[in-house]
Amino acid sequence: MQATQFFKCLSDETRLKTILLILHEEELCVCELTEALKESQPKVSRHLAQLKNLSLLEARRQSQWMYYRLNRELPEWTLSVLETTLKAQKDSIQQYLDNLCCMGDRPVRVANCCD
Amino acid sequence: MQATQFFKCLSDETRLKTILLILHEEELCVCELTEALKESQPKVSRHLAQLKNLSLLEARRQSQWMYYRLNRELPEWTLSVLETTLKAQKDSIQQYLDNLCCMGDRPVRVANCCD
DNA sequence: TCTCTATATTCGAATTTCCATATATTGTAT
DNA sequence: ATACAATATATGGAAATTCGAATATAGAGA
Repeated sequence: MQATQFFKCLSDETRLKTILLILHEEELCVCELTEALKESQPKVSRHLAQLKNLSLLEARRQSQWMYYRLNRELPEWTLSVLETTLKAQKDSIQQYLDNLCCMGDRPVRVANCCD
Repeated sequence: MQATQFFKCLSDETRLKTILLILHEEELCVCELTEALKESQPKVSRHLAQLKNLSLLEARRQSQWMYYRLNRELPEWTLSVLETTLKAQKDSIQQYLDNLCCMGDRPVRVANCCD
């Protein structure tokens, strides 16, 4: 992946929040992201597809849910950029993490709330 | 500056190269960048103006030359991202550094070639 | 099978980005 | 003042991006 493509992924609010939330939570499904971000399902799904096509994310299906996580083969430097960004943006994504916490009926697999 | 805006700056080839070259060389003028990147002067100038408007770069005039450098008040995390990127992209910008080296008639102020 | 839920995709419109070309501005030197 | 060099800006159009709305698909369970 080209560096410019990588940065383009991070240049959209929805995508950046999505990536940072996934980085923080390790793995999230579409409905969790939809709820956390308070965005429409097609919008979230479209951006996820884009991030997957560019190999930023990988996906697995578990019954009816699609779980997305960072591609485990991401180059070291991109991971480093993401982690630096997460640290710097922690405050501004906190509200979305809160939305996640308050979400009822989360698919069972999920990690403990507010860990 | 918003994180997404910052990343949008890095999502265009011309702008990314420009920023990395400036980070590497500390300070460059428009004609040096035009020569290093082999791009048209208006194109380079337009992107520089954009980067300056968003406070990524600062500029000073020295007689007829405009010198651009990183804004010295950039937040720590953005600097960190830029440096990580420069390290990872060193190979791909080497050719532009070479162009700089070969350039005749560089404005006098410039640092030593290939330092 | 049918239904429900979760997710993905398509389509068209609005917006934004990017560029080439032409032109304007600014500073230096004569 | 005039000319030239360096830089900046304006214009118009092509291409890319983004979105909402509608629709399609896939899996679970009755």
